[in-house]
Amino acid sequence: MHNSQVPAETWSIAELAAEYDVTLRTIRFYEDRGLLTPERRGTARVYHPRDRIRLALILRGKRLGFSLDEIARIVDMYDAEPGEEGQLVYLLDQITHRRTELEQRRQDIEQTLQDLAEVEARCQADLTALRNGRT
Amino acid sequence: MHNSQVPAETWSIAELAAEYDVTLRTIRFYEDRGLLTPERRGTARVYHPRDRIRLALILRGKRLGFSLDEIARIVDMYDAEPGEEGQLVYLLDQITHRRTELEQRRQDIEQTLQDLAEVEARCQADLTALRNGRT
DNA sequence: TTCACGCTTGACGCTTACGTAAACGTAAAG
DNA sequence: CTTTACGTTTACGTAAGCGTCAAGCGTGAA
Repeated sequence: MHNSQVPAETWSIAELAAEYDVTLRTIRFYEDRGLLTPERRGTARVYHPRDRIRLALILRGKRLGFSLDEIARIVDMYDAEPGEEGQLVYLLDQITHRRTELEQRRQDIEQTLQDLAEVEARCQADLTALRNGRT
Repeated sequence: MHNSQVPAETWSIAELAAEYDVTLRTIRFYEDRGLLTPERRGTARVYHPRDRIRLALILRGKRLGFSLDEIARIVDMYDAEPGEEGQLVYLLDQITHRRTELEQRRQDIEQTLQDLAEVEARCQADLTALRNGRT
């Protein structure tokens, strides 16, 4: 009775797959690459909130064009234990590195958006010209 | 003598490769996929400003995580001929689509940057605590 | 002419990120 | 007990994006 306070908080592989619109194969593959480590109940996988969050982070990393290896390194930073000084310094270093990459990507995006705006303007102009020209 | 006015404006494959830090193989591969169409002088490839620009766009697309197929469609929009109405409408449609994707990516980047800032703050705090704690 | 240099075309190999069966387990429902 | 639903592992297949030879051509300098 006392666990009625904690509603589920675990998911099956199919539930997670449906929620994030990926295949079971994909989720198992991520586990294979060490990105997810679900609990086992018997042989079946049971996913906890931590796994769910990590999956969301993985998919975000993919949208950003990172490889799974890079994503692994990034995601692992999120729930790194405090650790010793060297480890912390390393982490801060990694963060700086990733930030630089992301800002480069943001630059790319903004440039591309501008370019697209120009192309769009040209198209609109051509279209208007075309429609006026044909009476 | 009269072409001394127009400084080169063409590049060899090696020059282009050096400039953008890619291999010859990569450039030829892009040609194979229809992304580049250099002139031929004998058997050798000669690249014009147009090719150079397209290569830059391709690499930017790659940094943004688009596949070469998608990049082909995007880059081709840039130097599309005016064309007929249907074509123009299609192009405008594509632009809207790509813009949506890019704005999603930008969202992802900003969220990730925020997340990294949090992780960084935690690290800094841990580090400070560690250094104060050890006398 | 010979040599080196830069370029060329295959063609096979490799990694990433899954897709796609095949064959089997398990637990509830009919 | 059989079906149905959901899960499992094993393993081969594949598309993308190149790396990496191998072998040959063209051209300018020695």
